[in-house]
Amino acid sequence: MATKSLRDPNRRPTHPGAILREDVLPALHMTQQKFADQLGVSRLTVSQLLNEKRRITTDLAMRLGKLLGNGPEVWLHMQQTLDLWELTQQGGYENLRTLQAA
Amino acid sequence: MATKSLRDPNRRPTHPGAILREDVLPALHMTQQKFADQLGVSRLTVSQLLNEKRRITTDLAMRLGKLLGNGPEVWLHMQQTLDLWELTQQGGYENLRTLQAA
DNA sequence: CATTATGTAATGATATGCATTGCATTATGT
DNA sequence: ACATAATGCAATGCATATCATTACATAATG
Repeated sequence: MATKSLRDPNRRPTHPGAILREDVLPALHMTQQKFADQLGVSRLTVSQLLNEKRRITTDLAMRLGKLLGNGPEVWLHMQQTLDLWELTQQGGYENLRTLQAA
Repeated sequence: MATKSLRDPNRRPTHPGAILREDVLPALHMTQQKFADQLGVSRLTVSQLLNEKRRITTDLAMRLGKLLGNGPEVWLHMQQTLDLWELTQQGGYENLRTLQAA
């Protein structure tokens, strides 16, 4: 029996909020309210983000990237990976045939 | 005098529509209507995309990626680069200070 | 010159993001 | 145990974006 590959393409990609919830916020010892204030968004936005009820927008990525110092791309890319996975799951692109001359 | 760097960070990143307009569609010898049909979107959507009046959505990236055979990531990434550049230009993130404990 | 292709405006349906408010539930600390 | 703080979440309102459809004017093509 083979070892599990590092990345299972069938597995739902990690939501950016999970990183914030499990790694970032605990390391900061900061309440959601305080974190929201620092980010410049409402507490609701942070709460929903942490509970994976809200996507990372370009604006949020900018804020997180600047506040945490690692740039917006990481957050945006995580969200994009998740978005693409979800669209692939829900299908609807079966009629699209790949062009040959491309 | 130094040679221009390959990527000028001050320059507006290329809109994905420019690639479609200048490279893809000409190579395909295909009208916008036909291209729209193949993509499964309206002619208006294609026209506005080519004229850089419309963003690449995740859905559009999926369609382009499948139709052209190079996957959705390239298109999405181009769009995100442009989005981040535009947000940076318009500012509004000056109050965000980078946390130290991060 | 007739036809086709393209740009663009207007409209309506649908979806998303966000702030605010309010309230119930769950920690926390004294 | 109790008072306070923190969190989850629903509801509302506003602004914005996507997309299809329709219509029309201009440009390109054969």
